[in-house]
Amino acid sequence: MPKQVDHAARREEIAQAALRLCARDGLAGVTIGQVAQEAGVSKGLVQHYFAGKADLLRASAQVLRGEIERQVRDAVRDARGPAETLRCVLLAIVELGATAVVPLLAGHAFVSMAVADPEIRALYRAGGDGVHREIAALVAASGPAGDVDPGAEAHALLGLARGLADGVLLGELGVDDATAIVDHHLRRILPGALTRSGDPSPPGVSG
Amino acid sequence: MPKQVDHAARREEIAQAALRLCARDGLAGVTIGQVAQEAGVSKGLVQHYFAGKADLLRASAQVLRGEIERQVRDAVRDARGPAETLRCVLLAIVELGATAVVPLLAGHAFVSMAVADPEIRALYRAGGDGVHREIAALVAASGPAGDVDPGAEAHALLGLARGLADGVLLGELGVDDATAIVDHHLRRILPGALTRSGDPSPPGVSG
DNA sequence: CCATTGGCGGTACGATCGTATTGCATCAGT
DNA sequence: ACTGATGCAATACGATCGTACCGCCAATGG
Repeated sequence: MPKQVDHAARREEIAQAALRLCARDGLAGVTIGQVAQEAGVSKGLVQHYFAGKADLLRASAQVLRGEIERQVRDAVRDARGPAETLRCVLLAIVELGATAVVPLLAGHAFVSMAVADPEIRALYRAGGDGVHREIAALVAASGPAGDVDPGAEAHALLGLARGLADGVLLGELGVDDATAIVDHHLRRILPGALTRSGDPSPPGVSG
Repeated sequence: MPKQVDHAARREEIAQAALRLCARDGLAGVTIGQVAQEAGVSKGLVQHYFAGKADLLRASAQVLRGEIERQVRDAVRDARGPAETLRCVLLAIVELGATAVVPLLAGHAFVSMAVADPEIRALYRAGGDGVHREIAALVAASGPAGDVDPGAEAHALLGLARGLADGVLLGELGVDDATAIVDHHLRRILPGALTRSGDPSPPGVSG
């Protein structure tokens, strides 16, 4: 057997280069050649690891999803209790607009790609549904107010977080503004929890 | 002088073809040739009306903005009072996810284009700021609750509407779910207004 | 020591894109 | 009726893209 390399790692490495390119130049700027250059490899190597451009884009979408999930899981690592976890998840999504512009921007580009590619569309749907379920569970476990339906509230919170992330991305408001909005909303739907101005050190808010 | 045609109308016609293409096949599927075919004209004519592809895309972005504005203004036409107007505006944005998939999808594609093109980015910023100001004014005029800051609440509402529109677009929830969420939120921040289940005939909700 | 197998770079080619250029029909003004 | 500007179509061309293909290098097993 010849040299052994981590196939999956190489794929992810190249896919992340594609994501970077996608965020910098838009989806139109993502070409095999550019991806190869961005990744510091040859054009032939990209072919070696991906069956074609569609394969590369699909893999990039999956890496993107993983990247966002990682970001969120990092944020909730030191959260205690469902209410605090919920807050961290939402803030992590919002902060994508400031700290993780690449995944968010690439995500926008992939939305338009999901139109043409059913496979990517399915990935979006699956991811969105999963997040919705998790958030709904967190809402239900956080002792919501009487008039709060966890499922509907999860949609509201997820929508709010997504929309705020876009607002932050486009520079319409700052992360601290968005944080205040999320906290304000959470205080309204979760009486008793999060009555203080937030946990001691919200990760990354100051940046 | 030779034959007189409405220059602006022709441009908008072609730009809308580009928008349709953008929504159907994504930004990558928008080529001069495809746009010409979609618009039912020759490739040369597209060149005749646009200095280049960038010009076409920019014009499409402006047409897109106008299209959404028209949609919203149609929705608030028969609204009486600031609270009802506010509700109609938000619902119009949400319903973009169902009834006006083309502008919404194209909008997503253009977000990624705004990265590379400062002019389109400026267009986004200007549009977003304007909407924010209008919504903030509506909130302030609707008799909000004591703990509601119009500016922050406008960001929240706009973010919520945008996020919900995306959710509707991706099929995560229905328009009626989103409508209920918006109404629920409005009832919370606007005590006294909109205490009923909504105005008599919400335009387009049943579709 | 050598054959084999996979990692990897480089080149070639067909297709397609954006743009420049050319040609023709049409209508206003003299 | 002649002229010239304009609407519009068609063609031509250079650049670039995605992909196929070929060749080299390194490392492993016999």
